[in-house]
Amino acid sequence: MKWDDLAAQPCSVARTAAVIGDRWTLLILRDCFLGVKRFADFQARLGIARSIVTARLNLLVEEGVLVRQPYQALPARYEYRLTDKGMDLHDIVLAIVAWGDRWQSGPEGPPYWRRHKACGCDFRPMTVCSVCSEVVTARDVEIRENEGLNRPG
Amino acid sequence: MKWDDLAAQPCSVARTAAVIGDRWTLLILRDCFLGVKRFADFQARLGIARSIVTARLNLLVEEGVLVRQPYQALPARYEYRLTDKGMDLHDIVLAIVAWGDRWQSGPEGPPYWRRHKACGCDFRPMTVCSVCSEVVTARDVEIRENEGLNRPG
DNA sequence: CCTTATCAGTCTTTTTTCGAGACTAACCTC
DNA sequence: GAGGTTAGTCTCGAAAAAAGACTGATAAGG
Repeated sequence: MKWDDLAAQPCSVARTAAVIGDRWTLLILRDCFLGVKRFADFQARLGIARSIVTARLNLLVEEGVLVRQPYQALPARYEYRLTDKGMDLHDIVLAIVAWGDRWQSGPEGPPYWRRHKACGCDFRPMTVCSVCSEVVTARDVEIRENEGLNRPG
Repeated sequence: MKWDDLAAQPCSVARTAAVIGDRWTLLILRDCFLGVKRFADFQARLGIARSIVTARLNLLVEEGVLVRQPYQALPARYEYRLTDKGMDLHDIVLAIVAWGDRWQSGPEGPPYWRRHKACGCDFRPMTVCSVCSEVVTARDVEIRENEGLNRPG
């Protein structure tokens, strides 16, 4: 299977992986949520080749996660902003951060604290059911195929 | 920057990306949560070279996300099971699925339905604040550095 | 027995993609 | 017009992926 086939799979994980399933893309998104918008800033923060930054930003723009907007006309300069589709990736990034904080951070604690503006407290993100608002874990979920789809295998 | 440097960064996203920031790894995890445990099943479902499956499973075992357990002695056969650390990745997978369902699925709807056993309803996962239980979006979060860490840049 | 199948891999070879560093180009400041 | 800023592209060697043959232990079928 190739990259491009991934997006065609009838699987939301595969389709999402086709967009963000890449080390650098994930870190670019992290930086987007930290407020980074300009090419040079992404490149400097990641410390990777410009060509990679270009490729990843272009992919994210193609996928509608970022928009490339001019912020000055002469010389033409662009910045990359999250679209609504991109903003919606926040849950994924937050879940990744939470797992990393819990399992991958050393004795010095997590590298960032996150405060919920509404209640003013430092918080951990929790995943709950949209119907009953109870916390959901792997064991609480029953998965059923959507019969309308013809699935390979 | 290289793969190995990622894990050393004082950033939970980078550290998590070092574990799951890979197309195949993400799909392997999806299958784990669908109950897949054996090498041959992973390989068949993904349709990728065995050597890649081997490499990814080994990485996940090294990272403590999966354990390799014998399920029969003769001939020696092993299965891969999620550890607690692995089970905790469920929030990430669920967030990825939710985003894919919302933004990347066609008119035929999402490929799987998920039912919350406790309340018996099909649900969407929502991310809420652990303190006040309100829904958290990107705009609701204020990020602060952990001063105790000496950060590059 | 001899063949075929299962299961969990390893090894080899070819193809593709990555990624670092140099280079381009437009404009601005001094 | 020297030097800086910003946003890239180009080239090429290194790394990784894909395909598929091969291993090795065992069990099942005829």
